[in-house]
Amino acid sequence: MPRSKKPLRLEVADRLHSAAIHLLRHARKGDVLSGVGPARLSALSVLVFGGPMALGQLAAAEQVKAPTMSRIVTGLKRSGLARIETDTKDARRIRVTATARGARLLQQARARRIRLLAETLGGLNGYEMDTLLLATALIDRAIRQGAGTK
Amino acid sequence: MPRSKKPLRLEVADRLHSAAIHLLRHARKGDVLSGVGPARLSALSVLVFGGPMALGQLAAAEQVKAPTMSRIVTGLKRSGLARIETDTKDARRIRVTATARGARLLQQARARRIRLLAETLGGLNGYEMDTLLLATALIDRAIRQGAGTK
DNA sequence: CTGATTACTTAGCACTGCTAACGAATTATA
DNA sequence: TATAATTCGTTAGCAGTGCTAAGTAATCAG
Repeated sequence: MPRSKKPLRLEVADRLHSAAIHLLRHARKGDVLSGVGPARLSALSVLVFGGPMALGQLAAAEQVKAPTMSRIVTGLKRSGLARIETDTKDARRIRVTATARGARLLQQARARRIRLLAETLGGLNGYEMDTLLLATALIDRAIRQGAGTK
Repeated sequence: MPRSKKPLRLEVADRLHSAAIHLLRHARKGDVLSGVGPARLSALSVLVFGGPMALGQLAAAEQVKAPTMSRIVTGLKRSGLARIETDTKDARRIRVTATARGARLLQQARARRIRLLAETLGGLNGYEMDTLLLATALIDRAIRQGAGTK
């Protein structure tokens, strides 16, 4: 006997959606202090941890369209958080790289977020933290798989 | 022995943040079909399940400032998804109510989201679904508690 | 060389968040 | 009671983020 009540996908979908919305609204309070919007922060994170890449790649990683990423990258460049070079092999492509300043700012944003979450998630024990970590892995995996389905 | 490696809050914070961003970007693909934006859909959900309430209440529930909620409600009203009446006790207050059409649209959006998630979360087993459900509960609880900290 | 494809940008729209400033109604106080 | 302070909501204006459509430049296929 697996469990008393099978959690309906509808239920999970709804709650997950709602929780994500409210979590981000909450996290924004900390992120705005960096002066960088969430989309830029997220793209910068991909650059810092994933290394330099083309705009199209970055757009795919962030699940947004090219024009959207084009504007995000423009913003990062204008703020001195990323640098743009033209690809030596293919002149159509650009190579987006996080600057040292960008990497530094990202670390500060992370530090700020942890301080905010220290208050927010303060009441959770180790087991519960593990649960959250596992949940994020499940979400990421599901999305990556479902992403190809288009 | 609890676990081999204590999950750092920084780790949890980062991954949770990233997962939330990507989940919402993914869910948006389904929600746009309703022709209603995410903030309106979320507010509508609060109205449908929480019953009629004042604008300030709704703003607090959605963790948004009054002017933002004012515009969201205007949009819902213009789409015929919510109705506005003036409070009989206090003429400054307004009473926002989901219309039958609003409730219907919300249910359709939920149905659409489950279909999308059925593909996305399709590979997860019951235990994993339980984990996600538990995670949302933890997030909601943490945010509700942390919200008062302002 | 010509035409199709690919990569990115530009233009323009909609939605969503904010602060500042305002009006109207209520409550507190002199 | 009259006036001041507070509360509730709206309007105006800014910034950020998502999209599609359309344009430019480079590459590839024939």
